[in-house]
Amino acid sequence: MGRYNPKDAEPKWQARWTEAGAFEAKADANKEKYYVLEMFPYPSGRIHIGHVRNYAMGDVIARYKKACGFNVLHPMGWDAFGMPAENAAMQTGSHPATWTYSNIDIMRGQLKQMGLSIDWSREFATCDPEYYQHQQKMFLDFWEAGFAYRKESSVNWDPVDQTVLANEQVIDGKGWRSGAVVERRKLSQWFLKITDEAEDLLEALDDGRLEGWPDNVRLMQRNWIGKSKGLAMQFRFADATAPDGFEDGIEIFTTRPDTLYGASFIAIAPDHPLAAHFAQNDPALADFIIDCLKLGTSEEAIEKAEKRGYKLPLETGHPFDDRRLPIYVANFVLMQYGTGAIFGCPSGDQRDLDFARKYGLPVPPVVLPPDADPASFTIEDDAYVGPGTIFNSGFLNGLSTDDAIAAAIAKIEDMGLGQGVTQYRLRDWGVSRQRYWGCPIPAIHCEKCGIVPVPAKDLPVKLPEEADFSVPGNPLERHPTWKHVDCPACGGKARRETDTFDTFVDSSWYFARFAAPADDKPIEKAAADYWMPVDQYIGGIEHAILHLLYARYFTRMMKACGYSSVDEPFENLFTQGMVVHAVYKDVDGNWIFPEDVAEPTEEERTVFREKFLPLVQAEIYCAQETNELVLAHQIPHPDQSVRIELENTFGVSGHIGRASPISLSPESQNWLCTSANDKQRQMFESDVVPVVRYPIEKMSKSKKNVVSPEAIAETYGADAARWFMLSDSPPERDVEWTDSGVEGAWKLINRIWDAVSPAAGLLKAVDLSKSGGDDADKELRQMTHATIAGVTDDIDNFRFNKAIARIYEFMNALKKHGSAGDWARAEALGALTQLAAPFTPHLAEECWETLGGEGLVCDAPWPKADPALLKKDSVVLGVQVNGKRRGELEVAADADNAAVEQAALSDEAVKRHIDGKTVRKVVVVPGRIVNIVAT
RNA sequence: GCGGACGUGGCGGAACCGGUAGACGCAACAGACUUAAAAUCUGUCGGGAGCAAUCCCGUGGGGGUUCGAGUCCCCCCGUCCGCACCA
Repeated sequence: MGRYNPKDAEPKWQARWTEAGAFEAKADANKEKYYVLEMFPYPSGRIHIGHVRNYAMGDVIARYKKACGFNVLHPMGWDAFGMPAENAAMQTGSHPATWTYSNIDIMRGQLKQMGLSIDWSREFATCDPEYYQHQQKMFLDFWEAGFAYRKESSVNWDPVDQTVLANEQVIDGKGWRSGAVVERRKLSQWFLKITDEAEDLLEALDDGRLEGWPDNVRLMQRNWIGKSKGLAMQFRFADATAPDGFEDGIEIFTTRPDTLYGASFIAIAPDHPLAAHFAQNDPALADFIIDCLKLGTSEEAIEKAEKRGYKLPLETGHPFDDRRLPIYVANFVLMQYGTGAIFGCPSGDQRDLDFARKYGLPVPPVVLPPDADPASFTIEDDAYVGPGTIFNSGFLNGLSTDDAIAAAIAKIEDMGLGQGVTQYRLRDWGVSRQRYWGCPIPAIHCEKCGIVPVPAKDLPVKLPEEADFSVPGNPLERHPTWKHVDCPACGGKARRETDTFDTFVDSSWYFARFAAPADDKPIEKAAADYWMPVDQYIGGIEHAILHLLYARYFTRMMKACGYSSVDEPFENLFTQGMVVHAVYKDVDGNWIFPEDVAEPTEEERTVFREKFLPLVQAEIYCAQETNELVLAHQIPHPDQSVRIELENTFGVSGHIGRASPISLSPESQNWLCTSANDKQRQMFESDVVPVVRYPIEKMSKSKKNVVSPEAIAETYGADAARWFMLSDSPPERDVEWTDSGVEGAWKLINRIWDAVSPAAGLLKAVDLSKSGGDDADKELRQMTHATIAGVTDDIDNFRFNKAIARIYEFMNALKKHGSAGDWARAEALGALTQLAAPFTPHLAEECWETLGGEGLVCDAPWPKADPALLKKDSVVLGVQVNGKRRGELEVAADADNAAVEQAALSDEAVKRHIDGKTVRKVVVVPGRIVNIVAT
């Protein structure tokens, strides 16, 4: 018997599958379909081990469902627009398209090597004009249907690079490249009206349409949509001092009108019109506002910032009494939520409390917690946000918080100061991006006609091939010719929209395009009606909100415009964990592939210290204004943790970047990269350059979990890589790669082969369709059928790690029953091969062929467990005395409770423990446990 | 800061609806085979006490509910994901 050789077997079976067209999907109304889709990858360069895990999971499902008789669609494509290609263009001068398509070629090859059951004939990339032209067509329809509009919104503006920055490009409020302090700037941009669907998007989370989704994702979406009922009301200015245009006072929104008596100030957003009004004549306020806007646009940065305010020279009255409330411009109030103004109730909101303490404002308590004493209850450091009884609140006194909300709204409505409203946290979807590498938005700006759509006959609006990426900013905007176009309405001179779509638009409908990827309409309705919705969607939890919500919204727009018939795109959702391992960046802050990084030898370390270190230190100088040490080509480095590691690695003392105390980590090591670029080669006079390693998880520091799926596949085969990725960790949890684990997978592959290969032809030699098998082999047969039932159940529930553990147990049982008869062994080995097939498909084909199975194992029907063989005759129960396990009891599976109780009480160990005590109670849980309570 | 998750041996993890904690794998150790190594096979493997039978402790920490808690509740600590222009 020969050793299993994946290097021969894997390409061989991949070729057979292709020849047989085994995974090419054809719509067939007579067959029940099953659409398996993993979130498509961004072509970053190479397949990451995390991709392998993701696609291996989908592949298990796809192969399993095919074996179960479904007509399976399992396609693959590329989420190919995005910033990395443009950044690469800026760095290396290669065109984004060249970079992207060459990455796709590499990654396609790597994925094919993994033996995935993908219908490659449906492949496309979102940057193909053949794809994005349809996106443009749909957008025209959405626009016509009133789903798209333009409005002003804020962007991060880098004043030095003269460009819009993504949130991730803003580090500590500064531009990643220029280091300049970022400003918030308004631009007129395209939006899609996702808020129109807020209610339906929310309802579907609970009405059964998304039953196949995990609860936590539904909860996250519910919170994100953030429906709240509240009160929008006017606070009138005291003393009739209303500035021009603000005669009605300030409109605020609150979800807690029950706490109106607890109000001690009004706060408005820095970009609120009233703030702008006062800033005109108050330079200090203007400075304060500019300062607030320097936080950038990310909600996270705004919320984390220290709460600050600037008092305006006017006050409001209070609707219910004669109090006067100061008005502040406050950095934590968001203009885009509610009305951009709030009333502060410090006793009931931690933010408001912090603010009130800082500015010495009163803190009247108005909600009395259930067991508190109204005479002595005060707020100290913590606001009380829970339910309770209203007090110190005039006509609301004695009401519960809920009743008081209703009463306060009714009163304000009576007074004509406002009304109860439903509010959503969800904002409309801004789809404009000021970048080159995206789908052009098909609009034309004409001075006479305004903004007009590009006529459908003129689609696609293709990106210009030539573009200048040498400087930051939007290459479309400064392209010499591309944007100049005649107005389709009046024929006069006009200019193209130079914004491109957010890449979330590309990924919001690709799943529908897969139904008929070559069709000349965006979506071929018959095909889409057959294949949609996706039966099983698989992707990372990091997409729980944005991508999944946008795709759900897009599906609604597509239905409204007649493109498809489904309500929801994804019937079942599974969110897998990530594969974590250390990340590397070179001294310029560029990502380095783990496989290009090696731990240096002692000699290399010496060279590093003596040769590289002085070079790097020469690049360090003292930043003048802050007196901090900064790496010259690193000001500021985009990532604080890298800055810290740089310091540790290169031995710089003091602070790097913005002042924050650095904790030196003694484990810090110097890592070397073997793929230096020209600039680095020159700088270091070496092909080997230092890189900075920082672990995603602290625990992984000691582990050299640097890994390339390709290398694994070369050494052990794709099956071993797939098997290991699914074996140890539960799929929804993060996993860390270890080298030793894959060797275990490789061992198992050989064990399966060693079990099967001596039994060559066994499936031909016995007839499994007729009953057979000796009574002596019952134990093996029970194990075979228990394994079939268990693995099936585990796959159905995405418990791949458990399915794999069962296969290991089955292997152990097979060894124990090595002398069983041919019939039972044929049954066992056949089942083993089929159960392993979704995980290790190449090995399974090889085994199937050896055993003499009919056709390809990927076409063979899934084995069925015989219920008669799943029943156990006897069970072993644990026996507890006062909750502590004291013994074990084997009883017939159908023994009655009284008999079990008697047996338990007569157990020697039990007798010892109840000796001298009185038995008070005996709890018998059939099939599980006996607990004797004795005192 | 807000929202969501997670935390179990040396390691990855298992434990169904609250019912024998540690399945299965990795690593380690001991033995067999071998001139030797690798591979393979057999066995041991949470901590402590004991010759042993056996007993005590143990699921991030602290409380609680229960005949019984890794699992449920409250508080705390730590890690990860998302926060609308990363994809």
